[in-house]
Amino acid sequence: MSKAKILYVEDEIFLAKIVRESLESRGYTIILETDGGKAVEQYKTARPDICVLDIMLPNKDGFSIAEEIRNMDTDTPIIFLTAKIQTTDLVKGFSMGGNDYIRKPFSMEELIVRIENALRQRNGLKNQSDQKEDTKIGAFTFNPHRQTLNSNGQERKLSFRESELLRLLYENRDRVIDRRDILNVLWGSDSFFNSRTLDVYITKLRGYLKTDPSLEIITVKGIGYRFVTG
Amino acid sequence: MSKAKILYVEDEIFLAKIVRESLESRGYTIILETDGGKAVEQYKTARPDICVLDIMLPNKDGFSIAEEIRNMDTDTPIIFLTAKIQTTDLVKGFSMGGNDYIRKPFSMEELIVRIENALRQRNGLKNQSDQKEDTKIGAFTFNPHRQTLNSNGQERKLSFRESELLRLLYENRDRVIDRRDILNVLWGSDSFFNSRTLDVYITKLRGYLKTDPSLEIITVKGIGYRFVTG
DNA sequence: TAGTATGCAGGTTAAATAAGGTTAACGATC
DNA sequence: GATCGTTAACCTTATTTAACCTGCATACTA
Repeated sequence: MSKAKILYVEDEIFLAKIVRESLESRGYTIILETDGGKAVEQYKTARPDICVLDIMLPNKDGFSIAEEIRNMDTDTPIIFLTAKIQTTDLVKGFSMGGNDYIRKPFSMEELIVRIENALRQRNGLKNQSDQKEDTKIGAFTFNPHRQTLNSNGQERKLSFRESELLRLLYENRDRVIDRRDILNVLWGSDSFFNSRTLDVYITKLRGYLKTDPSLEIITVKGIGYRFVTG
Repeated sequence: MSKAKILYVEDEIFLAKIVRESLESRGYTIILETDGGKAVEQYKTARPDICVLDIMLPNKDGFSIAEEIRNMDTDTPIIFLTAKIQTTDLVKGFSMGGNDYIRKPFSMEELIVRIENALRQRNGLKNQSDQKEDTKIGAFTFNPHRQTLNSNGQERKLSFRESELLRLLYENRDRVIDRRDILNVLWGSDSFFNSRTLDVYITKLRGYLKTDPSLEIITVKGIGYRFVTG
């Protein structure tokens, strides 16, 4: 997938600049807008592939912007940035319908993972034959949907966590993924409690993958991991 | 079924906006009203297909609104949103005759399932004969209305719970459904009592479906299930 | 400056716990 | 007296926690 154009509406200028630079360094094109009132106009002229909207904005809040965008276009994904209000149980069901929510504060990797997810989903909708397809990883065939890992006839059932971790590593292969981002995405927080748990799962995956020496989960000490494939 | 028009009466603005946005992103049309006193008027002009009423509202509570709506129209479904504390007896009294209720905090998934259920029931009343359609699930033909599951000539009668669970799984296939949502929708609460009961039904369905290996009810531990179809 | 301590980050393994699966038995209901 | 739904007892497995180990980086010391 070629890198996407993102409309990013955010009024905290300092944060906005960091996020923008970080996204740009990864090849995305960013249209940054700080004024909620001008966001829709920006949308019309720029026609982005995806929108990232802060909810609390001057002049017009993120929801209202989303509404107007939805009137023009029903399937551009929208990611909302919310302050850590008591969204409690609600948030769970949200990542459907082209929309997603991220709670502030968030990490860049987390945002990027969500963006990639949203784009993949939308593209999946476009050509029906999506998601369910097998992914070749070295000598293995990985089906994240069925949570299976095949290698010359042998099928191994993966647990949910194993499968999600492998998927995350694979989707960000050949690039360093921050430990904290993995923890945030898979476990919802990065306290050092579950930090040990992640190590355990890395060990498990290494065990599963070791029959193909071209695959390696490399430790980047103090930062995270890099999944090297072939 | 084409997507429905929903009257949603809720005074917590932040919650209201999230719910509204999320429902809209799924294709429903939402009329949002924050003032209980104006809800009935909104009902008259908008003629929604279904109403979702918070019970605690300024100026006029949800029950009173429901009563007035019932005087005009006996079969528009009404879903009440209640705080956990509010006596269930009172709520239960109202939950007959096309009404339903959800305890706050709820998840979007649960709300959506309830809405779909309510609409389906009402449509079932309108023309008895529609529902009859069979659903193809892998090698099986499932008729949720007659509660039957056919596979090459063999017919198996399903019990009510079996049938409803299979329907719920199927309608949310290829997506993780939260255990609690299933329990709330099928059993009305998610205390760990009936939690075991759900397991039993999952086992039963797995047994019925196992002749087609392309069908699988995958456990997502700590969260719920995903029904994978071919 | 070589050699040595110290401390952190992570790896590994095993044990503990929690979640769910299975089966059978019990009542209720029709 | 079947059928259905629930409960209970017992089993299995995923996930977390804990204990202990390794290796590297930094700092310290002779």
